[in-house]
Amino acid sequence: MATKQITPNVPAHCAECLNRTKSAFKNLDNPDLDEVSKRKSCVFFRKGQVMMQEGARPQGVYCIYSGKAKLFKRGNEGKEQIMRLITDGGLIGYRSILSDEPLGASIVALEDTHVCYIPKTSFLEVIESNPKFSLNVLKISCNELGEAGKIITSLAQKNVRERLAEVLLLLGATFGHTKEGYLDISLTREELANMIGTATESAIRLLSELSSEGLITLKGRKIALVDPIALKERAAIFD
Amino acid sequence: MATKQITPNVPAHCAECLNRTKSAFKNLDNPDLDEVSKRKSCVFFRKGQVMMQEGARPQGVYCIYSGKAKLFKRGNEGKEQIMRLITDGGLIGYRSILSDEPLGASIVALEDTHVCYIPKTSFLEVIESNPKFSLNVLKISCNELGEAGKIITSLAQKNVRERLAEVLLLLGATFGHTKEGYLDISLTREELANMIGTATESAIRLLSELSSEGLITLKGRKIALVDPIALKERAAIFD
DNA sequence: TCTCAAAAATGATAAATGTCAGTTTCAGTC
DNA sequence: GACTGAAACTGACATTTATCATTTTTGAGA
Repeated sequence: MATKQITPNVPAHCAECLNRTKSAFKNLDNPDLDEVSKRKSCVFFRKGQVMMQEGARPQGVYCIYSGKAKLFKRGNEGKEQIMRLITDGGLIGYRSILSDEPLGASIVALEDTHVCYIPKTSFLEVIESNPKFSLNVLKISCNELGEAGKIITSLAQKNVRERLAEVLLLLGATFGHTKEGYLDISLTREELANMIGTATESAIRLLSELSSEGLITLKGRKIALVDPIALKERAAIFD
Repeated sequence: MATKQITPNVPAHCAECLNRTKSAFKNLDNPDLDEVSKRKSCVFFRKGQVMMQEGARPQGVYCIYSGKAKLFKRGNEGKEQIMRLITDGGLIGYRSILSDEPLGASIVALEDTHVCYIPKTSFLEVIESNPKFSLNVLKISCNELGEAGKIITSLAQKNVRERLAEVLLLLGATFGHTKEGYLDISLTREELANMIGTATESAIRLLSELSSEGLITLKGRKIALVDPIALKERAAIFD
């Protein structure tokens, strides 16, 4: 597995977690909160490391304390289809455990990432005994299902250009911007392409276009959204 | 709303429901089962009627007793993207209620359909008080999420031909075949196209191809899968 | 700072799919 | 059975995107 490293930054008890309001555990009270805290361990993944592997059966879930990860399926020819990016507070592996299926996707750290690992048994105990918690997980699942519906419709009906613009805006909204104005997430062009379901070259070409039209600025791998309004039109997003 | 019609075929009490083993209510015991049965009503939708409308906020969920429905989002130009077909035992509207969002998709009856309608309040009461039930709904949600991941990957990475073959096999597996050997569901070519995210003409062309290659047989709107093995290869499905 | 493999970029061409227009067939209603 | 609008089908052509090959640039590690 990953480098197991206790870091003084990740709190031993969930009650002290700064990201708890973003996580499934936000409404978890004692004694369940104590129990989970006692059972959890902290794990550290280096950028690029596999946190969970498609097809495996996880023996627990991860809750991200800090860092970012991509959740992707591999298609027939081995290409990744990135379905989601997960960050602070995100719950990983629960779907597989609850639907009693092998993992439908892999999860790989996009940057150095600290997670809490909750054993399956503990997770299921809380789910089965605490309606508030299971309702929370249900809400998360329903939310993700709604997002998946949007992705499906975009993939089916929007062209690549529209999808790229849409994803750029989503990245801005989800991860925010650095001081210099760039998207606060580092993705290769290949990863961008794997999010919108196109060839890397196509993604690159369209980024160049958006750049020469003045909607974005490119610096190395970095991307700044210069004109989000125009981008939104390009993404064919109508509120 | 729909034509409200009491039919002697739909049991008044969930305990008598023939499809209960396929539904979220399969493990529901008394007194909750009694409570839900008391509160539910039976509704009848004619083929083509809207059961729920994208964007609306449902005041209850439907559980399908008999019939079939399509769940679809409309893209920007009004075209349907069919994401799922729902049949006996299927639960409709729960995602919207639980994630507290307007409906992300419309649900339209593909044929005459009988449903039980459970008011939101009753549904939420059982969810919040009965861990077994909420776990069941969670499983359903997780299962659907896994299916959505597969659809996303297919849309992104398979060509239209592969996707069509895949969907034909799925229809056979889900709905079975009539005595004459045709798929036991009636879909227009447009609906098939809207499932695989392509233009109607493209779907038609590829159906013709598969037919002239002997993999399927077409009779009017009806489709028989003649050579499922070859179809599976065409669908690029590898177990 | 240097090195180098990986990533980004670009151009040319091929392949897949969409759009448009017109004809034929079919399902549903009376 | 007759009628009719919708659906299915087909052909021609346009557009979008993928693939392949090559060059340039960059990020990361030493």
